[in-house]
Amino acid sequence: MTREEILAQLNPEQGEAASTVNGPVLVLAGAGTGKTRVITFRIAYMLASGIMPEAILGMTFTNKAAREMKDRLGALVSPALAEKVTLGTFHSFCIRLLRRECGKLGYLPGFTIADDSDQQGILKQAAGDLGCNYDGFPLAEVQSMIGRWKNKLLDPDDARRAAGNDFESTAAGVYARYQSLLEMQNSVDFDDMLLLVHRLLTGFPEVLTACRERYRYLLIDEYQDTNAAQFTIVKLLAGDEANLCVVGDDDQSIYSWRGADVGNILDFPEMFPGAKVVKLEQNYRSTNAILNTANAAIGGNARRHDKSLWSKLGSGEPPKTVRLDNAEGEANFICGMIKQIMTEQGSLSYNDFAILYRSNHLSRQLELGLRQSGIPFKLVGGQEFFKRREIKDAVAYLKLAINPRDDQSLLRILGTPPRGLAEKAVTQLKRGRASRRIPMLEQLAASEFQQAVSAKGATAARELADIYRRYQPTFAQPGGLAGKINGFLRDVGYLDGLQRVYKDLDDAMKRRENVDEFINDVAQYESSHPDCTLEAYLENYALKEENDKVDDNSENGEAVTLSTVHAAKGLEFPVVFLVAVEKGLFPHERAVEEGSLDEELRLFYVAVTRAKQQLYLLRTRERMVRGMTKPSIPSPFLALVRDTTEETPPGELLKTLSKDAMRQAFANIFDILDGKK
DNA sequence: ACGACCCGATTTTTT
DNA sequence: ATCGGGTCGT
Repeated sequence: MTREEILAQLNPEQGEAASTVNGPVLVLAGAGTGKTRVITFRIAYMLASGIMPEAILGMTFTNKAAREMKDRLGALVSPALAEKVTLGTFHSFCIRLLRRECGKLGYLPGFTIADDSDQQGILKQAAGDLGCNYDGFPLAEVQSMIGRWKNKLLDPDDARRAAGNDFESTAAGVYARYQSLLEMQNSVDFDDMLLLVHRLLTGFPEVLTACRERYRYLLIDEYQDTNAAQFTIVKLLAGDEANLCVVGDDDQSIYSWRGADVGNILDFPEMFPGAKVVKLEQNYRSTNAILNTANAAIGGNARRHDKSLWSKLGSGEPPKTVRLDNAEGEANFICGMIKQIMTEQGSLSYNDFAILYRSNHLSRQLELGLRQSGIPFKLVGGQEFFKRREIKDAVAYLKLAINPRDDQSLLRILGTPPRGLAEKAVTQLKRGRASRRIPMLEQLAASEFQQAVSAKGATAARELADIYRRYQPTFAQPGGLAGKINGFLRDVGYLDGLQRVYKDLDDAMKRRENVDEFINDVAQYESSHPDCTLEAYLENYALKEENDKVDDNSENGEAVTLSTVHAAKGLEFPVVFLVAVEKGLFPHERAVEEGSLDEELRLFYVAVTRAKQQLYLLRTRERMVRGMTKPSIPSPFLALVRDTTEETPPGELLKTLSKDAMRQAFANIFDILDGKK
């Protein structure tokens, strides 16, 4: 494709964004304005201009986005050419660099990635070591503080200096201890990946130079979600030449609570002087009725790049605001509407509907209703397969095989299944680790440990250590991974142990099936990555986003989507129901307390802009919250969109009572007659 | 080592 | 309401 052919397929603004290859460019891409299209066409344009694919680095936040971009670019140019462009998540880019250069920072090859539960474990110990793990010590809060510090590139000393009160000083102390425990285990957490790459780029000029020479053209997706560390890394990589294109939408910044800084996108023109700013305002997704509502909502925010979405898709139906009696009524209304709309418009399928909510617990009642109505649904980010205990245990076994210093994994597997190694053993291991820094796995066979535990425990510990020793060369070799893992988990007693751990036979069977499923996942990964090592698989595993980890044995047919608003970002549906648009729930009361109302409003904006044709904003008369039924108050957001929406009684929308609604109604009547209500 | 019981928290979660 | 963690008794 020539450059002219590429530009012919874009609107003028998109074309400008795609063809301004040199210098800094900020693309403000409103919801549904063809952001991914611009990025892929821009890369195609660069390639058509003779730029080497190896010189292009594109960074996204999710694997899904990276995959989609690669696929679409592949279709546009050729898969082989697309393959040569570096397209990945921030974290995958960082980890690749770290694998190569970790020695410079004092890490051993084979370092493992500490996940959330590893973090919690280490944190607990860190707090305990400092004697501040008293009852009610807010570990979770410290955990997020450490995350925020790391995202701002502050090391423990910086944090201590920055601490403004006693609690922050204490937390900084815990941070220091946490960090040294983590490093001792040759382990990095998610935030470390960015922090360490930053350290690499600033502390080792040759690394920075090599990166800059290779990646002459940078592209950052979802720029509104970058944090300080990511911004700094981008700035370093961009250098003075700054062939940097960032794409994002400040109105869709909904992750500031995770350290994302909207300021990065708001202040881009100041940070990169001479930046060209391109606004994409033509929306290809929604009707104008929906966009009017979206514009009205987001107009309530002050600090933002001004933009206003419009589309050529006609005026459409105004979004409806509907009040139901309670959560059950809400669910039934939705089910009835889905069936009715599908009957009226034969072209729609279950896939075309989404039910969105602010917080996860609101999905329960909806699931119930959908199940009763026989409507298939998929729950985005629900109970994830890979979060299940038996899977995490299996992974811990494997992590320890790659990184023998991973105490956290060892502690996790030590008593699973029970092998006579419990509290006493743990105390001994911690002592040995603290006093003589001997990795726990190494201690198992040492005489000191052997003498400290029961005879049974001592034998088990020796065997455990022995199996790990035996398997070390096996796992160092690539290939045949699924088989090796199966054999290893068997030899180490994990597979047979499941029956002892999970007493209930059905439960044990289920867990066993899940582990088998996990091994299938390995096999599947292997089929696309021949000769991959355990290390490579585990890395891929750790960097998977939760949505990739969804249990795939759900019906593969069509289904209504149930999702939080956060998880629905980037998706679109002809028909969207947003439930519980009520005070205290949306905006969430906690957000109100914290004064982050503007982010809640952006979240509301994200919800509204998911809809292509029909949008229903639902609320109830009363709702059960934490076991108590309380009258509901409409969300203040509804006032913002009053002029662009229509308040409609449910009976006016739901023409015929569905069979289920009928059954429900009769059941209610009988309940009343029976005196149950 | 394990189960019973109590207490407390309980937004969102791209990696 | 519900889940997870912690404690305590067996």
